[in-house]
Amino acid sequence: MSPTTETLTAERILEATEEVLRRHGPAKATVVDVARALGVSHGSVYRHFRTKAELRAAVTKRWLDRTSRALAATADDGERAPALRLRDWFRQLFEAKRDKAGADPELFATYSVLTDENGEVVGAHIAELVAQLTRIVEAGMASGVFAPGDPASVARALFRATAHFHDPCHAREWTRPEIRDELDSVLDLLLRGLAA
Amino acid sequence: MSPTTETLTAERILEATEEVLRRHGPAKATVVDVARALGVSHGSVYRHFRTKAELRAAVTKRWLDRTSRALAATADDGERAPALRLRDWFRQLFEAKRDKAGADPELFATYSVLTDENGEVVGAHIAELVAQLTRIVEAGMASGVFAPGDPASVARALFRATAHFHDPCHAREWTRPEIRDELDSVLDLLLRGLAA
DNA sequence: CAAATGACAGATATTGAAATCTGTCATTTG
DNA sequence: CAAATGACAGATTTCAATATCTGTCATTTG
Repeated sequence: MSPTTETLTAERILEATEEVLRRHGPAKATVVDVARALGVSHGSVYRHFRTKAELRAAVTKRWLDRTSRALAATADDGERAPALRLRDWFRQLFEAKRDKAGADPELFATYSVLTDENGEVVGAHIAELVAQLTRIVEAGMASGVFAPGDPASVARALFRATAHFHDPCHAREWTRPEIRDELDSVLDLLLRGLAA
Repeated sequence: MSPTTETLTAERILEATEEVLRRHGPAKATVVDVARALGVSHGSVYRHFRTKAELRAAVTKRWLDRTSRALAATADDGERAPALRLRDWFRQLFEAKRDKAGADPELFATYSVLTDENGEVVGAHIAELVAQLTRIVEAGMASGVFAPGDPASVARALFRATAHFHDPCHAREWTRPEIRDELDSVLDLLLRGLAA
């Protein structure tokens, strides 16, 4: 039952892959490295993931899912007013991204490369985030505090309008001290636009 | 007075540099190429631009200035209502970018590399665009159709909220057919938020 | 017999020597 | 004498040989 004799599972391979990516970076992380880290032959890794691309996509999905899960709690907190939930949800999303980018820039760069090469996985992640937003917008429209409309397309507009504060291609901007105020300005404008 | 005997000016060097960048791309365009295109020695180019980086920055500025100049006409058209001007200004900005990206993707990629390496020039360009927006917002607030506030910070919020539709890092999205509707959704929300 | 191995072919990455480029400046040109 | 040149040193890029990696599969292992 020691780690080295544990059976080889997809989960263990994903953990090892994350570690190898963290250590070597996205350009130098090889399947052979992952196998070496696990003490198995690289052929065994290919029993669980058909290609290196599939393995990297799975790691990317795992990483993105961690963020979605944390946000779902805020999105679905029926106790709080939709306007407050919306503001907090965007702040939480922004802070999560900014902190990751700031705390370990190399790791963030690694995941930026991974997201760039896995458009499908990122698309599903964005769809999930917009679905969470849609639930908040629906609640607001149902209770009459938001103007009526199509919740899904409003949710999408909200997500687009805040791209500057969550899309990794804007990460360089996130260290500017005024950025927090700018997010609040944008949210003020959007929430005014949303109000009934 | 034939082109080859004309005196060597900064302007002629910039034209030749654009042409070399168009032909060879940003990675392979050299100062020697530019000199060759002009039929002079590369030493002569260095009489007008201290470094290759300065030359590339000047080309970048020229390119960005062409966009600013086209938009200024819309921004300062006092005949039209601020809300209409604002909507048109953003549509014009979006269409200019999307058309450039679509018509000649290689050239667009070239200029994306140039803007990435010339943060200062891009910063000045963005400041100019936000200044144009500020003038529209001021007009709207002065006439009472926009809610009162600080025009400059509202203008900045508008620019941030539309990043998805003008920042080159989102260029891949601009070929999706729904993008035009998404821009309109965002502008609807923002204009509602702006209204008095 | 399911899981793991490792040799293999073709694709990709690394490396170091050679070629080219950047930026300077003493000299030439008109 | 202002403008242009071209040789030069050091930095960067190219290119081809070499090494490593990816993905497969016949064979081995527990």
